[in-house]
Amino acid sequence: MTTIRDVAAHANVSPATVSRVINGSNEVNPSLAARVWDSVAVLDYRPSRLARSLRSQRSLVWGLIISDIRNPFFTDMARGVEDAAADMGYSVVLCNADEDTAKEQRYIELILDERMAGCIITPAHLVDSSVQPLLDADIPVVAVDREISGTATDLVRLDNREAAAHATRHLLEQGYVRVACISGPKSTTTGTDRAAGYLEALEGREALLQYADFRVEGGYRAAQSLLRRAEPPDAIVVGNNLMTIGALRAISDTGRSTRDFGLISFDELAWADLVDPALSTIGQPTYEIGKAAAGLLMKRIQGSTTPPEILTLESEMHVRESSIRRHRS
Amino acid sequence: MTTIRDVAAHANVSPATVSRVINGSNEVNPSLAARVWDSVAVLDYRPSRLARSLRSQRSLVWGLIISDIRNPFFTDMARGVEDAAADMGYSVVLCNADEDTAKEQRYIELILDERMAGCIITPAHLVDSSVQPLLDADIPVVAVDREISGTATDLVRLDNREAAAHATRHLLEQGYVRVACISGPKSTTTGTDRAAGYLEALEGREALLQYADFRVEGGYRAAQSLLRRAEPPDAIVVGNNLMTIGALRAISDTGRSTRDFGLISFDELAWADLVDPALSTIGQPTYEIGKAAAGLLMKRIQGSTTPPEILTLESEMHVRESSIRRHRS
DNA sequence: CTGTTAGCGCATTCAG
DNA sequence: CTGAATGCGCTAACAG
Repeated sequence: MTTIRDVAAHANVSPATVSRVINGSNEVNPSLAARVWDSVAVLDYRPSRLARSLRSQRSLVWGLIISDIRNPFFTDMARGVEDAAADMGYSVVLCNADEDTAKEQRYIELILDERMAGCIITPAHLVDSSVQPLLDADIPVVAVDREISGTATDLVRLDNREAAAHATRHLLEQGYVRVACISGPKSTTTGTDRAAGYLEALEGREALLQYADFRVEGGYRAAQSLLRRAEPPDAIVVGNNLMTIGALRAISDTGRSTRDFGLISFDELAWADLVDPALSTIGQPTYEIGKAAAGLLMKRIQGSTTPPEILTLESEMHVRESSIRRHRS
Repeated sequence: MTTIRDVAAHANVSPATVSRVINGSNEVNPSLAARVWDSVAVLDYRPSRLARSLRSQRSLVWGLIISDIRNPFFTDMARGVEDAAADMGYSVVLCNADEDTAKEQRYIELILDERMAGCIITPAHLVDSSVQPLLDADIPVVAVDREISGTATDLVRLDNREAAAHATRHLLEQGYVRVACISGPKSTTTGTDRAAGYLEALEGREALLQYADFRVEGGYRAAQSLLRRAEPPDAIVVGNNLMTIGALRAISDTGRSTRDFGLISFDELAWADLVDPALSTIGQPTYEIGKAAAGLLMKRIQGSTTPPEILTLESEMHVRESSIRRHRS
């Protein structure tokens, strides 16, 4: 690999001048600059970001820790983050925690050890997610989707309670009488907020609430346990896309059909309109969430010390067929 | 941030000794070592991977460039790569090229500039994917899923031709007479290989072949154009998961149903059994592909100079309902 | 405006 | 076995 000294020698200037030309950090005689650029091209010189970061004590990389790479919600969000980061000259290291606190911790250490510029994270769990080491090292953190207890970081979130309440009310208005809810883990704010919205909308009706794990398998088990009750529900609000797959499978396995069963799911599903009846969903502005998080992070990197900011974005209910009551006598 | 010198001062040894203790690179007096570890703990010291990489001229990071982060095939593969990398002490930077050669190129430069240890890539296009700069810089490259023309790198691939032929034959055996195929771009080997397998299995029958872009929209357009023909097909082999979504939508939009239309899709689909009829698929060992790629890369990093290796993994056909001919008179 | 000097944090000589 | 010295590639401070 050619180094800055090679370029300097080739252009007959000092390494410092090469550095100045490349970074535009200082006025340089145009003829010298031209010579430098020429040498850069001839030698195909690419500055080592390693050395640059070490010397300048500032990295151009962000860490983005997502809970589950198999969940489109997170990958779409990641695209929003990446695009925004690229616009500002940063690169993003995408880290998949797989809903596993230990993995998450390892990635936090990586971000620390690589002295990255900042971190955006969808915390696996409310309490265990210890981003404190990052904050201690002055690495700004933005939480997305789920809050972190105890640490005051910027946050981009959804109107989870309202959305869940809205969906529940919608089902009740449709005439479903026993509306159940499969929410996410109690250890996540998305889990508790969505459950709270559901309970609120019930207005005293009997609650059929299950906390599951945001994954296919958990959705299956939760739905199964609901459907096996003596008095099963006739509709469900499902707390995310993956659990909906599990719930649908359980519905089918217990000999039911969503034709005579109400269902509405959090998160948009690419195949929502391909099943019959088409699934009603609560769509989230995933890409925008990512963009917003990137914006907040950037402000912190630039030194902002204002109090933690909370951005709440709005979801949008897409009523298709699965939440419309029709085939009943 | 505490540095190695802080630790050295605290433990009353030289920085060199601290380094030796931490890296286990040399025998060190146990009592000294204990003191060092103690100081490391007390000061919460974490070595800078930046400085370490710069000094030792070897990084512990791989770049993984995938074509489309919204495609489960790639994210599942990424998990395989990550798990394998973690086992060997490496971290993975996941880069989403979005099927865009320019983005891909930017990531290749990032890998170069960060002097990463290696690169695993699913090339966006056969020709444009220029990984040559990486090879020139002695950064080993492993291609996955799609080959790169002109450059001799290790490769992990699927038996695409056989799989497509197998699926096509299956539909023909079921009694479908006009079997079509929507394959990927001509500029990818997966695209051409799958098309070739399809054509081979036709054994001279009329070919109804469309090359699309591996994305939902492309699948929709391709299917629509097939279905609008004077003599439309009665079955389709679809070249990947995303295009299948588009194809199903087109089938539905043209007033057809997969009930009387054969369909089999490449890639496993989480919701394959949730639609009616359940979709037949050609499952790929995605996770294993990632693991295998990681293994090949590791060998190169360790200095292997054997000729490029090509690993071909086998797919598995999952016959469900959509490829079974039944509802016909 | 430019070159020289110094040092980011660490690993690796080389002496002892 | 350990410490002192050196330098990875680069940028920032200081002279000139």
